[in-house]
Amino acid sequence: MAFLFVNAPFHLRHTLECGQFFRWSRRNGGYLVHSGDQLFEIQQEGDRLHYAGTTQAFVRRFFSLDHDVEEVERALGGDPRLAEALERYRGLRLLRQDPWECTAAFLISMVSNIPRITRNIADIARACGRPLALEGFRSHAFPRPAEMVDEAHLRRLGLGFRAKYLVAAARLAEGGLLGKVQQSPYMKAKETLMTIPGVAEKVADCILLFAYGRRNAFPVDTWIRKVMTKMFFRGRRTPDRAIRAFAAKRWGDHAGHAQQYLYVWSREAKTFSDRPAPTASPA
DNA sequence: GGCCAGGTCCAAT
DNA sequence: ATTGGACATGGC
Repeated sequence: MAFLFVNAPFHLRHTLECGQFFRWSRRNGGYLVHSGDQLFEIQQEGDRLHYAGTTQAFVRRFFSLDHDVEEVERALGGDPRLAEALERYRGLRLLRQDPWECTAAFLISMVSNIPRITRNIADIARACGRPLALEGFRSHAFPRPAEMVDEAHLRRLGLGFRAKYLVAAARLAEGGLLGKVQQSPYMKAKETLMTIPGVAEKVADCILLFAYGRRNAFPVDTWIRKVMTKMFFRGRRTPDRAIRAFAAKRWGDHAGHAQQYLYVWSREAKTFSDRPAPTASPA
């Protein structure tokens, strides 16, 4: 196994498990990670990152290891409303995922839940993706757009109404739409993504944040809506547009990072409060 | 067994 | 400009 040093706060578990990415599994105290056509193992020991199956360049880029998180912490650290989340999830990085896979993943995510999203993505890879192997472990790449154009097949895999969106997105990706996104400034990039059927504000912001490193993107989903209205709008129903505007004003270019801290933090709180420890069932 | 889910689209105010 | 229902399937 090769390794590299990380010289700023980095926390592999928080980064992989915070909900921005779906193709990971725990393995031998580390992780098995799929991204696009990459399949690799990775493990953190303090400031050392051990990895096998990919290159150092890929690891650095995928995990945003060269991103200046000190600046993020300076920018967000002064906000008392974020203090608890920042402390608990210190080292959480925003990934640079494969744009097509990320687009598909967040189309799949709509009105779903993480276990199902994870399963849907794995099923699509198994059914449509090119075979991969790592140290004898056999698996599949996430299919390229051209390999994902059979709507009926996707429906049989349990994608439901999302199947038609995936196929439409695949065709547009084939036409080079995602490359155009890369070149455009935030507003234009978002507009371009939103020409994909099934991609509106929320999914577009997820793609920009988790694949393109646009850290000002602020996806407003049901969790963020809940935590934001509670924190900043006295619990009053507030249009998503107003929530985004508020986040942009308060956190500027780092709003997306704030979003991910709040997302994982609010879900953890909910998980604990909603699920009392199992009690012994009556005999 | 229902209720509801990392939303989006469309139609009806 | 805002609001409500449909959309497919499955997690809990």
